[in-house]
Amino acid sequence: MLLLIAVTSKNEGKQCTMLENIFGLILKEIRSEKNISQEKLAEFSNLDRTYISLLERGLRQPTLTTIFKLSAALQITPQELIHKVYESYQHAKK
Amino acid sequence: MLLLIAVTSKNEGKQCTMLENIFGLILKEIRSEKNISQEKLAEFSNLDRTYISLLERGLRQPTLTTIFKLSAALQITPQELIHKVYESYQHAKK
DNA sequence: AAGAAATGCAGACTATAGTCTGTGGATATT
DNA sequence: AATATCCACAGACTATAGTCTGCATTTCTT
Repeated sequence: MLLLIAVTSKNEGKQCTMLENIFGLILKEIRSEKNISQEKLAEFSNLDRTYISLLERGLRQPTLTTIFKLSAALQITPQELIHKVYESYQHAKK
Repeated sequence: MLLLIAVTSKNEGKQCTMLENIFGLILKEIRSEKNISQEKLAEFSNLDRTYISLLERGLRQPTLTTIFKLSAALQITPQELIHKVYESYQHAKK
């Protein structure tokens, strides 16, 4: 399990939320465990490669459809993905 | 459990996806079970009342943040919410 | 060390999420 | 029946998700 560092990054004055960061970290973690590149994940999920990068860096957050696409590509259920995010989020809120 | 009818509704030529519809139906179901109005749900989740309506009719889909807000307001975990959506989605795909 | 692969980044763009206002129809309450 | 509550709907708007291109930097492989 990742050591969570609550990093706040800046994007043109827009402050990323903790949730977006956590989602990104979890996404990157799972992708790495599956040993696939962002490019492969993008291909499998039918999303743009650079968007995967944006997600992992917490600069974007996914919609429902994107969550379903990503989890399918990672071969986990969307609830598993969200559960991991939720757990980290609850932990980080303490 | 709702009897799922795969209804495709139109919005200015934009076709709603099955997933958006299913999310909307599940959201409405849970809200009704909790016996609260759209207005109350909107208030508890800090979202716009008309947007709750749009979601329930499948005319919009939520982002991650919105999923977390809604589930908190409904007093369920986000993974529980997504799980229900996933189950219905898998069922409807057959 | 060189080359290939992977990823970050900026900029511009399209598509759509989310808000707000006003109005009217449907349903519930009195 | 009258009134209150609930919700759909249209229209306009702001904010942001997601795409695409080009290029730089980093990481990995040989």
